[in-house]
Amino acid sequence: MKIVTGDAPEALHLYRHSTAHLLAAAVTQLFPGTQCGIGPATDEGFFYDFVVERPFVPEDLERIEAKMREIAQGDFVYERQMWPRDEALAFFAQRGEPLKVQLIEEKTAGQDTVSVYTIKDRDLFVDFCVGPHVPSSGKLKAFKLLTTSNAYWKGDAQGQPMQRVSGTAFLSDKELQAHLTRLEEAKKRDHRKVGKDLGLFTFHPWAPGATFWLDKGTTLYNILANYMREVLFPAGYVEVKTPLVFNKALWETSGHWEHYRQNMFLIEAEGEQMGMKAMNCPGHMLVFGSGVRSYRDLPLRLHEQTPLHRNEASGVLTGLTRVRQFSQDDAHCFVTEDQIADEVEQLLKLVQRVYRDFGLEYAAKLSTRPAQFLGEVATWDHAEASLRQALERAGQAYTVNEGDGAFYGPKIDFDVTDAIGRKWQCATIQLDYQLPQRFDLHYIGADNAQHRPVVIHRAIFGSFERFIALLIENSAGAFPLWLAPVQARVLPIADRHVDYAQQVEARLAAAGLRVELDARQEKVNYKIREAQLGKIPYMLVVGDREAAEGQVAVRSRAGGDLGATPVDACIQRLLDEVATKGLVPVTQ
RNA sequence: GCUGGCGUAGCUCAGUCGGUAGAGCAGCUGAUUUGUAAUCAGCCGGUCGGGGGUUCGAAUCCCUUCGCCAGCUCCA
Repeated sequence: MKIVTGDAPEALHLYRHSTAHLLAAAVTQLFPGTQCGIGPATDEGFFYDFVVERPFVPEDLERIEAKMREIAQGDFVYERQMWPRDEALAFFAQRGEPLKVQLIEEKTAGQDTVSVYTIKDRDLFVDFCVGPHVPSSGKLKAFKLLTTSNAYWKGDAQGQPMQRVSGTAFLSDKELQAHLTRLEEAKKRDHRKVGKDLGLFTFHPWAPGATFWLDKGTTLYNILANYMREVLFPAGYVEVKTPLVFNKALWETSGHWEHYRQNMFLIEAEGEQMGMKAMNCPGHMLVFGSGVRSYRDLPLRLHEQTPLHRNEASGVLTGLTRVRQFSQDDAHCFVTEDQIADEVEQLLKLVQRVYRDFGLEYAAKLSTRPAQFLGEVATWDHAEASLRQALERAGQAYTVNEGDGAFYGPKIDFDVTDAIGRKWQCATIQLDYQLPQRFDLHYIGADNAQHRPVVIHRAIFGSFERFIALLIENSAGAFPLWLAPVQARVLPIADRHVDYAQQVEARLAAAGLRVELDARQEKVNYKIREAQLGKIPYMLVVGDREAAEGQVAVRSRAGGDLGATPVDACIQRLLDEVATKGLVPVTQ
């Protein structure tokens, strides 16, 4: 037995796990006949899945939480007991807990005894569990139930539907309150809210999952699109545009007709089945095959930003992070086997550079050969070794997801975290040996013979939509100057200053800055407030003094009143900040 | 797609037991000419998401449908 103290790293996990047991105890007390599934601790808290007669409603949460507090206050002993396996199986079977019986059968095959945890001996709750747990329920104080939702037994959508109750718990009430406050703060940074408030984009019920980019959002989007071109062209990429709608024959060749059709928008035209493209790769295979390719042409890097459509299930659509129409900063690099490691290393460095420019944190993970795979084991081993080598050389920290690769090749994915802690895959680097084969692609080698290229599917932003969502949530809409849709707003104090303000506006615009004029008859306080709420980086106040001196009074969103400066100096300052991408922490 | 919740003016929201739909902000008009986070007044604005039903009468109750939100499954 080991004593885990409050400052041990596993303490929080233990505490949450024990709170999950407390939750299950409360639910089984309040709703007799409830079957328990599993109830683990998570990164953010804990949950427990139940089979209940009717789904939980929000009012149930209050009752359950009240019951949990009651049991906690009773300070009942959590005790680990080793039961003979037969006895445990009989116990849970008799209790009407077939899911627990199933778990015990699966997880303790060949054992004589199984570990169970009780609360107040068998009076309140018994769970099949190895623990560890708190010594008694009185230790549990700082917890809160947050949501109920639907889940499936063992995550199988065809399987037993269950009700999941989720909550969070901390070692102290102070930490719990801090966490709840963080969640509230995160709501204010939600890209759906910020995007609406700042006039970046909108949606309409007649095009669910498809973004209407408003003018300011389009500006931002175009900055990203052009930024990516500026990054990729020097790295040897060329840009192409391929069709949005293809004959079924293409999708049959690529294999998507068989495996992905249910997620595609299908169209019929003159008796022919057509499919809107859900990815660019098949089209790029045709581009590669459109001419004779020499080994001297490799790597051939085809970049494309045109829109894709995926008919995602309605229930998964979420703001900009999960949509039906989106564009990737997609590219396919056609390489020889020997070029894989170098190409991936170059890619990793591009990813690092881009995420640094945008000030986003990410986590890389390498996914290796899955159980179901195509091709030779030796090829896979070489590919995985190439990826590891590239990761090492690029100095990229990563974790490994064994067996999580695509059936056609291993991959490296990059996750970025949103305002409420959800992780979204953005950048991805995927090796593919299959598609070039399906399209019978080849290049002429130095030996004058035909060889099969390897293709690397890769995206750095991932999709513009998702990337912008994460950019918004990480900056709260207070974009650095180079990304701000409106970089400066000129604020004349009175009508007599409007002429001068227009001159200032024109000079900034001529210098290539995105500038607006607020010539309304409002007090300057009011104009500043609106510009500030609009997250505009610079406010240029002009009144009698500035007009007389050829100056502007500069106010920065982050730093407040910076004093008067000549217009040219102001322009230069802004241009410098744009050029350096303001690589300082983004503040509000 | 599944389970639950939600849908009232451009935005944020109120609307009791079923009894003639409200506020603030925004917008418009007028006054005000303003120096670093909200000047004042007036006015305009809603088939209460859509459709159907119950009722003398529905924002309110029921059915259905669409959308949104949380989670699940699936994915960039």
